[in-house]
Amino acid sequence: MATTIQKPRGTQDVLPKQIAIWQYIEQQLRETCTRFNYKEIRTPMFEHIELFKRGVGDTTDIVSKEMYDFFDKGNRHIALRPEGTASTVRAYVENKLYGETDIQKLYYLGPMFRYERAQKGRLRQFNQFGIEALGSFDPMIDAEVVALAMDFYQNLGLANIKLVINTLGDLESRLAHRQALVAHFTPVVEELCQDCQSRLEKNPLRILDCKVDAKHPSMATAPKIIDYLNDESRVYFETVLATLTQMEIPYVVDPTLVRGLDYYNHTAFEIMLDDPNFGAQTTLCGGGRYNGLVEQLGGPATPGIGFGLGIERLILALEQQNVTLPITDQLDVYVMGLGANAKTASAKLLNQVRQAGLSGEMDYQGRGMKAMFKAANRVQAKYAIILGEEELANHVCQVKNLVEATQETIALNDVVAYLQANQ
RNA sequence: GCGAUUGUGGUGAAGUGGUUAACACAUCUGAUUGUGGUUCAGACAUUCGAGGGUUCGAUUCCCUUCAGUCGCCCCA
Repeated sequence: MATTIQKPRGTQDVLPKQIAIWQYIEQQLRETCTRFNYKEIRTPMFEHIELFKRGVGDTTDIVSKEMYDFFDKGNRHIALRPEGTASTVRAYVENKLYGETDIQKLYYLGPMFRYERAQKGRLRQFNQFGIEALGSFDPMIDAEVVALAMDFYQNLGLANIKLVINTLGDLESRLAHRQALVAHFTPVVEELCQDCQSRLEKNPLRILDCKVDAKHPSMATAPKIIDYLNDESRVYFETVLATLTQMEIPYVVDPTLVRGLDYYNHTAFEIMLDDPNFGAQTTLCGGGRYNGLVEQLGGPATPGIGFGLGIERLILALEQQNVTLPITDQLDVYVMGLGANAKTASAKLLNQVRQAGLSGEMDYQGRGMKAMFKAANRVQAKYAIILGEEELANHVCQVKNLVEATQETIALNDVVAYLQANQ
């Protein structure tokens, strides 16, 4: 036997057994978007690497060390997309979607790529669903974006989820906060971890998010963004929270919540699985506002907000919480032909059944009748049709209800009508 | 990228430096000739992730590599 080839590290095959779950989830996502009036957009899975450097940010982990990039035959520097927002905004700008209407509500669904060490809930190719609302700077739409995610999870029946929210403020607020952070941490910088020492210059906000230094005394007393918000930013955030409250969506404000991508400002949120037995990757969904990103990518000044959520992590969470999805994997009929002539006739009959819109299967392994019944059970067929030489001669067949274990003789010409009447 | 750990048939798993690699489930066949999910009998790994080394001999020892899992980092 030739040596087998394995899938690349951090990738996954979704097998037929699992596919019903995926299709169900995807269908729920699309249905949710329809209700919230978000339209799908499909962008390439690879882009010029520059897009992510400019859009997501050079200093972020995603861009600086997790990019799946290569040079193509035309020597273009290409990267597989690590997230969906940059591509969506690029398409928005490139296709001048801002000219169609003043607000665009978009969603995407597809694989993303990040070159990381794989572990449970973290893959090199994973699937993300995300939405982007472009063109509105209204706290109601921040609430709507959060509400869509929560609505989706709740409809699936996923319990034990926690919405964590924070504001990063606008540019002015962030600058004031940043200065305060630098002033606060500079005296103790030597005591912080290596990463935080470099964060102090590049992005001091991220120090707050550091797990290594979480217990350092300077953390508790660190300046909080809330104290540095200007009036506009504060009122905006308060309105977002008030709207969520009106919508009866519970949330927890976490002043230390900092998202990893450079483009965020104002509202930032995560939805996490609130279960201590779940493993290290508890973030199911993350998002926030990114006013300024559209400009940064060459478009007109346009506010935006969105989120991304991971399908693989969602499935893990559903399994962990023992959520059963309403998925049925049944077949309408299993046709059994006995003898050469009847076998041929059964193929014809099966084809008629299928053309009539019913699902069906037959045996292609030369099995005996007993084995065919077992096969029929395995595919969860509702009916078995037995067609032997004798029935064939009389233009009839036996239709057996496998659930009730009842059986009737039906004329071949009436089989389809009989099955349709007994769905 | 770093650290730890694991890798035996379709699946879950025992096991040992040496003539036949347990067991269970699944699958297939049969238990008189055309009827299922129970029971019983039988079949099913020239092979122990891959490559190399030590040895008279390795699935068991060593090295390399690939992959999984967990932790760090980060995030979906």
